[in-house]
Amino acid sequence: MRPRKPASHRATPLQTPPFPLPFTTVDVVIFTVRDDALEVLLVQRAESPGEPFPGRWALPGGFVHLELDSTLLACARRKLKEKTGVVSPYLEQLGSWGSATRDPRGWSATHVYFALIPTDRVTLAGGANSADVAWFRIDALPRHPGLGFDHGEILEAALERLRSKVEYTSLPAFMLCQPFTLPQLQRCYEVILGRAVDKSAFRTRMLAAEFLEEAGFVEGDSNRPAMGYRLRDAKTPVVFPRTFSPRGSE
Amino acid sequence: MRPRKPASHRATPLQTPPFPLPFTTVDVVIFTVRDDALEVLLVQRAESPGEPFPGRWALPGGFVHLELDSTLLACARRKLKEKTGVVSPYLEQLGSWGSATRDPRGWSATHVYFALIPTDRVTLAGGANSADVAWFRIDALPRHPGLGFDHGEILEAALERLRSKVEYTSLPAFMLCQPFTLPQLQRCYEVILGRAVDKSAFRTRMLAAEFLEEAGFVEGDSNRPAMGYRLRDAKTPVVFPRTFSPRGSE
DNA sequence: TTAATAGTGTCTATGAGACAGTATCAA
DNA sequence: TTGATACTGTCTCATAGACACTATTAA
Repeated sequence: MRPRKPASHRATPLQTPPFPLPFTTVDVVIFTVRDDALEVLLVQRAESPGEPFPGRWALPGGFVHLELDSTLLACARRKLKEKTGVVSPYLEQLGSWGSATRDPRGWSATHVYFALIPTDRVTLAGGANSADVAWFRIDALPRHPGLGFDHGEILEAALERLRSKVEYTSLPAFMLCQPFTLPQLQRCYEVILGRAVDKSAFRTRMLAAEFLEEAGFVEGDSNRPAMGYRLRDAKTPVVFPRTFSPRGSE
Repeated sequence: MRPRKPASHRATPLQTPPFPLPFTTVDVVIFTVRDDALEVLLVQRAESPGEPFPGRWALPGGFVHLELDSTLLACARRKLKEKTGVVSPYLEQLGSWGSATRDPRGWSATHVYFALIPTDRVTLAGGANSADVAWFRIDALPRHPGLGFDHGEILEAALERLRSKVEYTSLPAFMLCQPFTLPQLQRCYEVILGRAVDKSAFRTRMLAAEFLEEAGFVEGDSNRPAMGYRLRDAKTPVVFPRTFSPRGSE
């Protein structure tokens, strides 16, 4: 937080700093579950000369706009809305990636967020600089030459974080349209985790966490109607109990 | 990742971008456990005019130096070494904070790392711009007027992350000098968590995780010598098993 | 009636908390 | 011998996986 200037001090706030600054961007990893598959939103980069990675697919994102964005989170929300129209989804910070070489234009640092949204609320919108916007199944991502920048690495980190947190939080509930049924929620867990989950244990666990409220019976994907549920809190995920927890608590 | 320029493209990489950039800094939250207390390293800011928050205590950190630092992580390691002399501790990214108002000098974004180090390896070093460097017990942090910038909030987030991960990882092992004994490690856990932990369960758990290797008996803090242990992997924490895990695995 | 899925009950093994008991050292 | 701490064993209980069972609907 200190400027690297040896002795001379200035009494007024810096306008143009006496040293070079890295580029600052925000990228968003947007996940959804659709047709029993985990999908991520990618944007195809413009073909214009001078643009890095022309024609390649990459995560949606862009430079922080000092006038438009009052915070990094606000910037992420803006990017998300521009691409999907979704206004207030589950949005969490993933981390930041910065180096001299990740962007051919120069030293750059990106602040990465990841968002979970239900598919149906989305209306994809191609922007001025994005030739195309599309959902990609995680198991069928574009190979050769892969994503632009270090976005392949970032997406891997996002996937790891998502799968890790799905093991002990209610995150998948943010990827379904409400009201949803417990079997639908369970399939959502199974799709992300890539393995089957026991029905009985799953139901016990979800209901015990008390983050759902009944919303009447719904005609689900089967003959027999199932109870529909809504989230008590549309923003905050529930953390299921962990190890080391004292017997009495929860 | 796209510059906000409407139609005119440039064939050469940007040197001076046509739009303002935020300041980019890296801060490090350095924790240790000493005398049965969790402590954090703070730096007193210079009193020079023009410096933000003069005389206030703050997290060690500073601007990213595009020539010195090839990556954000390298920058964090540099800050850490400058303040403590420690070269390769446990270092993990915590997150980033950025807004138009957090630094009076202008729009700024900081990338925050947190480090865990054993106290004895440290030789505190006051730098050119840091009047003083000191350890503060977490339960006795400077009040009135509190930390500079938004570092109070950042420290809270670091504490929350630390305490959360201590519940299910071997993180505290990185805060002890090797070889250490299991009772020492247990006290470390208890200090951070702020509650007692059952001895028998603790020992079973630690040894079952197989991240320690015996290093001969050590004269500990008591009459009877205890087995000393070293870390098999000095960098990677062990994650203890979680919920939702299939019976067979681990 | 059948098929299909929703939802429940029961058994069992694991693992952790609680706590008492044993081992080993200094003084 | 005493005291202090290192370490172990045993009991019990909560929970989750496994899986069989019942319930409710459409066709």
